[in-house]
Amino acid sequence: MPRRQSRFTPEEIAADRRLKDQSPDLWNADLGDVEKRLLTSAVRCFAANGYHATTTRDIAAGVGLSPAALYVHFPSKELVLFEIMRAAHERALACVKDPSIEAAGTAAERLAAMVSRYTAWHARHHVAARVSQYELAGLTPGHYDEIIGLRHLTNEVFRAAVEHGATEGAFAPGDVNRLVRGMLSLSIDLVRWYRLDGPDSPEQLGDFYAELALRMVLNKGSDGR
Amino acid sequence: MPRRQSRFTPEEIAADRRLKDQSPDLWNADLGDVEKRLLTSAVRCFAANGYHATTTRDIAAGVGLSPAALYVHFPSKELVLFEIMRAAHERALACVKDPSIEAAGTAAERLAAMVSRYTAWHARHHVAARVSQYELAGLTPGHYDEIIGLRHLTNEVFRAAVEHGATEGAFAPGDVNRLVRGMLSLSIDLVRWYRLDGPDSPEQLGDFYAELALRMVLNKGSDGR
DNA sequence: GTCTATACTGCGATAGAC
DNA sequence: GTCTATCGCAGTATAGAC
Repeated sequence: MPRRQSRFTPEEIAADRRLKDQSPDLWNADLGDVEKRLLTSAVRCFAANGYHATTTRDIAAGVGLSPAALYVHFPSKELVLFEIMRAAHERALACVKDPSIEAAGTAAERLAAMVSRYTAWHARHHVAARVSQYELAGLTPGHYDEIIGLRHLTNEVFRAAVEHGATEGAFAPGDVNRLVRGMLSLSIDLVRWYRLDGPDSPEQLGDFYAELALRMVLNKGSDGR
Repeated sequence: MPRRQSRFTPEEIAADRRLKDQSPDLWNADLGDVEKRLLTSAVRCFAANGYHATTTRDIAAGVGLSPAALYVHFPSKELVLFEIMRAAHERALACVKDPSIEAAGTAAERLAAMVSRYTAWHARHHVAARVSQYELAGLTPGHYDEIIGLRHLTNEVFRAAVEHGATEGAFAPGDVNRLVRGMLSLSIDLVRWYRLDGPDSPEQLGDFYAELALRMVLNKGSDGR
């Protein structure tokens, strides 16, 4: 009897390889190689089965280690989750705070660039993003607050962009909070259904949702009925 | 020492009362009173902490019973989850298959009615809807397939409404699948953030999202740039 | 139909050898 | 830094009295 067997089917191993390929730089650069591989394994497990249904044995087995080895690199399972959620929220926020967006032309172009990039990030990293959106309840109160803070920062960036276009007169008058909720729902809810092998690339979906966001704020919908 | 103490704070008890008030008819009529109260307790626990983090003790304690009593009414914790998800998906589907919508006038009016009602249902029942949207991974394969079937039926109803408006010429040409994804994301993602004590009633939010859905399909957004 | 008590299982985390 | 072995505990579900 072999000492250890893979718990994964060929399909799962292939999915793991795609996940690794798509997120080589998701993790903090000062982490070691084993840490990064543990985080990637944890992302896959948490996304597939949820945080509480995932065992430390699952995470460690995903990189060929014993369960005890995980505790050399992370003090607890919860901190593995927190590291994933912190990295994902920071990367997504960086997408919309990019200085190249600030330099863009009109208010509509800036908003479209933000929605497009924010959407494409969630699509490309939909596995990690699903964890970061759905597993808040697994965090300790302090870590929970920290993630909520990052979400508020993101919301404020979108809010400022919509408000700017409205006061400038580029967008039709409307309830800014509701509009921001709506466009964030487009960008975020895709983690529930998006697949990289579907009909749209992350960038194509980003461009489409940017167009929908503009239709929301330019407000030429049912006015002409 | 008292025989049993409430595990809940006054705020939680008040929240429970609100939950009961808002969902008296969520459950199948042929269920007994204890079954319904157990389901309502389970909804609250699953929504707050997730299916796997909730224990059968939590669910039973929510209605003042011992953990063993749950198994008189349900054969397993998983079947409690399945009953919740089946009821929620069937009720939400019934909202958009309502014959009164079929009778409505134009394609735009029918689509608006569907989005408005589907959104309002998710908002009013946002606690149960959060469970029904986020806890798929807790189901056994057979039950999972059954819920996925109900989701496909719902998607098809929206798809038919958008397609009908497009072939009729009432809506601008566009990718029907993408548009349906977008409007369903609006209606569903609200379970992540909606609160009944927020600024919008379920019906107000429904009307607003119906308006956004029309802006998406009437497509007068960036064409006039 | 509800209770108390508990069987059985499996998890998070640690001890200590190498 | 990794392993094997295991501790302590919590979870689902059941047994059997009332």
